[in-house]
Amino acid sequence: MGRPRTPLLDRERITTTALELIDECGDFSVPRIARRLGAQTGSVYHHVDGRDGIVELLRERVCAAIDPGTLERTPWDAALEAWARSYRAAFAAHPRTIPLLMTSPVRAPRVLEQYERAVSLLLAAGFDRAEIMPLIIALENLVLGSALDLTAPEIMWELTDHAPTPHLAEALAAVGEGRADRAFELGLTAFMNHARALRESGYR
Amino acid sequence: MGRPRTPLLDRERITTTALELIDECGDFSVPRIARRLGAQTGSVYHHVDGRDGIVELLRERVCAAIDPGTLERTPWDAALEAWARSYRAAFAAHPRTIPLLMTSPVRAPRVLEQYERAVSLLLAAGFDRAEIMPLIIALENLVLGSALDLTAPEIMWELTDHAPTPHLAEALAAVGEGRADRAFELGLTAFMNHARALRESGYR
DNA sequence: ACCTGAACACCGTTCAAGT
DNA sequence: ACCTGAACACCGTTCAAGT
Repeated sequence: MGRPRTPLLDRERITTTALELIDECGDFSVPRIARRLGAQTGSVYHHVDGRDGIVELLRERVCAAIDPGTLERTPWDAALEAWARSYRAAFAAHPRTIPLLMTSPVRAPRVLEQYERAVSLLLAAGFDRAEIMPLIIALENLVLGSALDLTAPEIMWELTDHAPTPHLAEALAAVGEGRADRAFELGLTAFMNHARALRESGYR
Repeated sequence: MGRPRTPLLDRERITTTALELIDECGDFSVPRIARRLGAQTGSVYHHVDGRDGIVELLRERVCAAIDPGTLERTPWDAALEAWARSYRAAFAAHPRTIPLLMTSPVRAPRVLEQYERAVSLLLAAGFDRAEIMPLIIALENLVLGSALDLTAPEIMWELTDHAPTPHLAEALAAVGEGRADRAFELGLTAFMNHARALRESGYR
């Protein structure tokens, strides 16, 4: 009992285990993290600021895969599009984290930094101050929404004979695999075209 | 004890109470619903198919506010845009239901019917079968994503002095109230323009 | 410093028993 | 038919106590 010679727990291992549990089961719990790491539930609280603290660590972990270099590219629209793709790829690797992250505010400094850079990019590109957040929020909705679609390959709509939906069934069959990817590409194209048009009109 | 002369519980009251709890606290629990209705926790299970059943009732309740008549309008793009606005208004009234609904498949027949109609509309408008679901999914992401933004007025990003983000703070201040509404309008305009362009190019 | 072990209030779910 | 009351396995969180 008491303290082991080599620590059982640390923030790194706790985050990794939480992410594993989410990828496998869609959720995590403090007791299950502790069990996987061979420790008691209470011990986790010595390393982490409760369940919410773990959620914020997860945000940092997943967002660490976003390539910050994308935002340095030129021109601005190439940078924004590359950022969106990198952003989406990061969450596509762990789509089931999204519902967990969407209900709590972004605190993680490294993630806030990314937004800061994105805002700076659009300011430098000449966008009006008041339209920058709507742009970033719309892009973020697109990215996270379409990444979330990756979680339930074909089970977003549970078609039954009880409610006949022939056209819906047909449309689902016609798009097949990669439904979520196509929705992302479509949304991204629409967004980028509109962003470019917005900027042009602002120069008039 | 035993059975009261006038029933304490029914699906309607259970759904209403769950929705009240979500609007107030962001979540619901079976015991809390029971307590508000003056019944025991176990009694709820005689009317409803567990917690998941309540979630599906919530989906039906919130979606009932979507005007199905919008999809009958002409031309097709006016119908789709009106549907999107009605869809968003329904969820804007109860934005905190969104995280709850996003992780479970749509089973409610009345909701499936809405999708069936939307697919039919786009088929009739001449869209290719394979691009209809991407269109609907992209629109849905836009609607739900921007409705979810309504939950946390200004607390989506928790800016601290620890991580200085002057441009982000400036952009947030510049957009002010109605941030989520602006992101929706921007996204919707982008989406509708792209949908029209897609259809035109398909006719070539 | 790091962990245990027990406690607390809270979940979702089931089910015999009552009227 | 409708509800109670008790049970079960599971949460998140705290904290004295141990080494």
